[in-house]
Amino acid sequence: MNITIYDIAQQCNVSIATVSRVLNGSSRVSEKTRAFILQTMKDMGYKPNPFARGLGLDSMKIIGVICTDVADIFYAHAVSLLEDGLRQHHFDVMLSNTGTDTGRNSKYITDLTAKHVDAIITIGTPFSSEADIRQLQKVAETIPVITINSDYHQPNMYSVVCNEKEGMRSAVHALAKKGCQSVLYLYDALTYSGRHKLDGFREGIRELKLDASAKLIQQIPRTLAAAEAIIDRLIAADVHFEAILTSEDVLAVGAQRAALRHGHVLPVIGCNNSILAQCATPTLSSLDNKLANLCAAAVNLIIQLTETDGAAVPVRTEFNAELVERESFQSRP
Amino acid sequence: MNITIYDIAQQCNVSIATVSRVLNGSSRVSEKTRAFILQTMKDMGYKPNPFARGLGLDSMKIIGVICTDVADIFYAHAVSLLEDGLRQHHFDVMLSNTGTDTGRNSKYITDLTAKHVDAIITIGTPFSSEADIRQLQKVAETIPVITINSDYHQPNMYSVVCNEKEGMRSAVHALAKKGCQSVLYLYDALTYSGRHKLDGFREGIRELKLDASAKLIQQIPRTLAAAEAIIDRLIAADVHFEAILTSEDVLAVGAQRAALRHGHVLPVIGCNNSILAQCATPTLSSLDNKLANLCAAAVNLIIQLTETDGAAVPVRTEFNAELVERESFQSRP
DNA sequence: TTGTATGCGTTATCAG
DNA sequence: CTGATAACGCATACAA
Repeated sequence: MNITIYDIAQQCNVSIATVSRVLNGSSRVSEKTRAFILQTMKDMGYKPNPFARGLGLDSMKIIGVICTDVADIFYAHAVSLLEDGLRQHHFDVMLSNTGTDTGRNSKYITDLTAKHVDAIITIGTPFSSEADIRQLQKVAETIPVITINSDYHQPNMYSVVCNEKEGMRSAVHALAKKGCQSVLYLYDALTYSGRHKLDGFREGIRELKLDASAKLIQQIPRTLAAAEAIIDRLIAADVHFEAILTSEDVLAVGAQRAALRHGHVLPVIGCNNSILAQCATPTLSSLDNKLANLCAAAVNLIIQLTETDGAAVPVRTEFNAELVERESFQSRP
Repeated sequence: MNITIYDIAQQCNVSIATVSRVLNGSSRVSEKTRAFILQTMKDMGYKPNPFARGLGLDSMKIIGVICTDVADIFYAHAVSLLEDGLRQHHFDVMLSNTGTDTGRNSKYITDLTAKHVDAIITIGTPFSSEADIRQLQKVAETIPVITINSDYHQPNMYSVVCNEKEGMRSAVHALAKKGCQSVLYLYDALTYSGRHKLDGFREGIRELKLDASAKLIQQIPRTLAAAEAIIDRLIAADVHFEAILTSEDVLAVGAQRAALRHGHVLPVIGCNNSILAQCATPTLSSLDNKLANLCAAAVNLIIQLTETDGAAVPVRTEFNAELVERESFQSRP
C-alpha cells in the first residue's frame, strides 16, 4: 500500500505526532528533527492521504463551481479565470454544469455539498426557482456561497457583479450620440444579468426619448440562427431601427449579418466582449463586463472567507462595464 | 456536528454494520430493516461523509480532467461533454488548466494524483516533454489515464483520437476537386493533433501533385491577428494560393477576412467546426473532429476501467473526421 | 440476517 | 519539544 506517517515515524524514531507536526508546518518542532523528517519524507516519497486529511480537517481544499454550460464561451472564460486564481491558492476546482435552468437544479447543489466542498461559486444564473434558491441559501449556512452576476440577497451569500445596467444605458447614449433615433434590443433570457441589461436599455431609451416601440425589444434564443431570423422578420415587417444592441455577442453576430444581407449598414453592439465579436465582419463593438475583475474578486472572497475568519468581507462587490468600440461602431445608420 | 451512521444505527436499534450495508446497497439485509433504515436516514437527513468513505474505499468518484486552457472554445466544449457524461455515472470532475505546454507541467499531474482522483483524462496535448510524459506514465501505473487527441504509446494509457490526418487529406482532395491547384496551410502548433493534420495536408498535396512550395505552409500563433497578418504578408509577397486550409477555426476566420480585404474570394476550410466558423462571413467550412464521439468514448472507458475489471478495453479508439461544408466552400478561386 | 471489532491515515488533545 | 491516544465516519472480515 501507500506509505504513511507511521512509516516515516518509524524510520525517524519519532512518534506520528511529530511527523504530523512538521507536516502542518505549525507547532514547535526542533529544527534538527524537522529537517531530518522532511528529508526522509522526500526519500521515501511520502504523499499525505487527502481523504484522511479531509476526515480530520473536514476540508480537501476544493471549490465547487457551478454554471449552466461551460461550453458557452463566456462561462468557459470565467471558469478558466477562476481555476487559475484558485489554483494559486492551492484550491482545486470541481465543475458542475447544470444545463439550462430547469427550476429543479438543486440536485447539483446537493451533489456538490455532499462532496464537502469548501465553498461554492456560481456564474450567471443557474438557479432561479424558489426551491433552488432556498436550497442554495441552506448551503450558505455551512459554507461560503459566492455568486458572480447574480444577487439573491440572502444571508451568508456574497455577490460579485458587473453593473451592466449602467453599461447598457451608456451604450444607448453612445448610439444616440451617433445620431440613432431608434435602437433594436435583442436579448435571450431574463437572468439577473439579462434583467439588468434590459432595464439599462429601457432607461437609456426613456432618458433620451428615443423610439420606445415594443417591437424594438425582442426576446429570442441564444443562437445565431434565431438572431438572423428575427432580423429577417422585422425587416420584412417594415420595422424601422437604426442600430442594434444585444445581450450577447452571438446575437449581435447573427443580427449584424442578417442586417447586412438586407443592405442595412448600422451600428451593432454586442455584450461580453468575447472572441465572437472579433470574428464577425465588420468586427463588433461589445460591452465588456469585466469578467477578469469579477473572477479575481470572487477568488479573493474565497481566500478571505476560508483562510481568515472572514469577518469584514464585502457582501457585494460591483464593477463597471466598459464599451469596447470596433468597426461596427463606425457604421452610420 | 453532522449526523453519522452511528446516529441512525442507534435510532434504529441496529449496529452501524447493518446501516453501512444498506448504504452500500450490497450485502444481505432483511427487506424490513432495510426499508426502516432508509426511511430514518431520510428523516434525519443523513448524508454520508465523503472523506470517511474515501478513506475506506480509496475513492471519492472524482475524475481529473487536464487541458491547456478551458477558455479555448474547443477545450471548453470537450470539458462540457465530459462533465455531462461522467456526471451521469456519478463521477465529479476536477479541472486542471495547465496553460501553455511549458515542458514542466508535471506539477499538475502530481497535484491531481495527490488528491487521489480515480482517473485522469487529458484533452489535447498538455504534456509533451520527456519528463512530463514520464510522470504521466508513472501515474498510469496506479489509475487509468485516458488521452483525447494524444497518443503517448505508453502501457496502461488509453488513447481516444480522431483521424485528423485522413480528414485533412480528404479536405485537400475536396479542394482539388473544386479546381484549386495551390492550397495555403496555416497551423499553430505541432501537438499530436497538429502534427497529424499537417501530415494529412502534405499527403494530400503530394498525392495530387499540387503546389508543394514551402511558402504555402505557415506556422503562426493561434490568434485572429496572426492569421490576418500572415495573409497580408503573403499577398504582399505575391505568394499565390487558391484556397486556405487551417488547423483551427480561429485561424480560418482571420485568414478569410484578410483575404477578402484584398479582394481574394477563395475556399477556406477551418478545423474543429466550432461556432467561430459560423460567426464568420461568409460562414466557414470546417473539419469536424467529432468531439462528442471522442468524449463519449472517453467516458465509456472510464466506466469500464473503474467499475468493471476493465480486462478487455481498447487501448486505442479512433473516429473519422467529417468535412462540414458551408458558404466559404462555394467560393470559386 | 445481524453484531463486533478493527483498519483506513490524519489531526488534535492531552500528558510528559 | 515530544509521545500516547482518542477522535474523524465509514467499510469489512469475522463471529454469532
